[in-house]
Amino acid sequence: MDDYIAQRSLTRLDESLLTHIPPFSLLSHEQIREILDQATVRRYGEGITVFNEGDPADRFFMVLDGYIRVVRVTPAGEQIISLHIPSGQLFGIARAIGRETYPATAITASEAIILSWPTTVWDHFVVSYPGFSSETYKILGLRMGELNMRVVEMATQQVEQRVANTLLRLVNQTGRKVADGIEVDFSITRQDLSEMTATTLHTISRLLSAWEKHGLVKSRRKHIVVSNPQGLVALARDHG
Amino acid sequence: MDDYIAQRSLTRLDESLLTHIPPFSLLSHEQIREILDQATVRRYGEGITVFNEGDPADRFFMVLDGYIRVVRVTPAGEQIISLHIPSGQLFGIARAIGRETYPATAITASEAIILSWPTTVWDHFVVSYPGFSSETYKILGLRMGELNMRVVEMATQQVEQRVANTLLRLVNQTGRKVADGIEVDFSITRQDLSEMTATTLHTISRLLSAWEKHGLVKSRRKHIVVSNPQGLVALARDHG
DNA sequence: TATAAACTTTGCGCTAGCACAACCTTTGTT
DNA sequence: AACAAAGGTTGTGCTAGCGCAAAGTTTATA
Repeated sequence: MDDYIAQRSLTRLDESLLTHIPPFSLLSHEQIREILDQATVRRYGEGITVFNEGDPADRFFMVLDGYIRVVRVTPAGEQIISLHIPSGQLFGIARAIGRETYPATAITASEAIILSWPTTVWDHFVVSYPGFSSETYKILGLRMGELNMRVVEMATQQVEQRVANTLLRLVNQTGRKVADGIEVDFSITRQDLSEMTATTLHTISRLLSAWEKHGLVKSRRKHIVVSNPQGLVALARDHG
Repeated sequence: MDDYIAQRSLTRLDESLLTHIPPFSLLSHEQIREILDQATVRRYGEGITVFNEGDPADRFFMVLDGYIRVVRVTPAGEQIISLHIPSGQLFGIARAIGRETYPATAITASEAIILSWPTTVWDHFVVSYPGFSSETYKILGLRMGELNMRVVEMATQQVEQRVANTLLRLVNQTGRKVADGIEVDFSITRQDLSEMTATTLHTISRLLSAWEKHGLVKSRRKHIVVSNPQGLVALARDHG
């Protein structure tokens, strides 16, 4: 975050940006005004690191537009993708779980607009804004649920089922309707998918080719469209 | 929890039970008194289900003595062990993450003494007892860290390394010093270990046999003693 | 418009570790 | 003391999916 550049908009941020986002939805216009006035906005290109695992957690963030990819790197240098965060969600909330440093690295998965606040205002937010803390912890709960599901899947399912499930989750959570199905809403490579499912890009490539042959998906470079979700669900269920 | 039997002790619970346990350590004697007076105590035998995944989360719990094993069961009936909770920790705190039901099943891994409170007092605890909420979320953060570590391990390590790491973590967190090393402090079968590491009891048996031959561990039925932690650490590091 | 860089496909051989199977040992029960 | 039940060991064959390799395609850069 050495190159962090605060870029408050020349025009003030519009309050309607936050009014429908859960952690803020119970608040008055005045409160949202306060919150926005303390925020820093920044636009990021794709593939930019927002913060690194282990950095002191001196800010917390919210995705206004775009997607964040949360990754961890092993001592051996292997990367694994932990999570994708869609717009409207907070991230980098190490403070909420009593951490002084970020537990993982956050990278933009697409162009993105990110709000951030200094961690020092966290406690103020928690006590002053009703619903902020409970909504935040709900999100934390959802992420724990995802992690748990991931562990169970990796422990019990074959590669093909894991990849099918991951892809389905991806289009459910971040899918965009297109002519011939639902498309993952950000650039995604074979390598990325392999880092989400604990396999190799080669295996992913083979799977996608096979699925395409059976009319389940359509993929081009960095794009994946699920054209037959039903079929994928069947694959994910029926043992192989 | 059909067979749940409230058993408040005849003599009141001693305040010193809680004074040194983090979520309560900042509180006055009066406050701890209040908390204990609202608690229900129960002694469980080994292998007893405290609550099931999906049950309405109408109570939250604390391990006073013994260990809790948190498990999840797949639709196909395979069981995987998510976590072990040692004495002094809260569990079943679905409420903290905005859930109405328990996300996993809790079973005693040893004889255990468990305190519990109705979920309805949760909010009262959070607002009335300083440090309660932050300490609780710290624990949540630690558990998330464990889950993450688990995902990374399963994604990147060989079975032997995973099992070595898991065993090391087990003796670090719940180890008891014995004559010839450090022993896992509760009954643990090959099957259990396999459900923690996503492998089979057969593979675990072979690994333990091999390790015993090399003087790293000593195991009898339901007992595992790590006699050479250094050696295990080396195994866990050096790729195989 | 050539060249490089990033991403993808496909083939082939190998092996970690699983499935299956049989048997052994310890502990609990009648 | 006999039997059952739970837990543990060990052998054998098989295969999912990885490692390695080579080549194709698309996009970015000079």
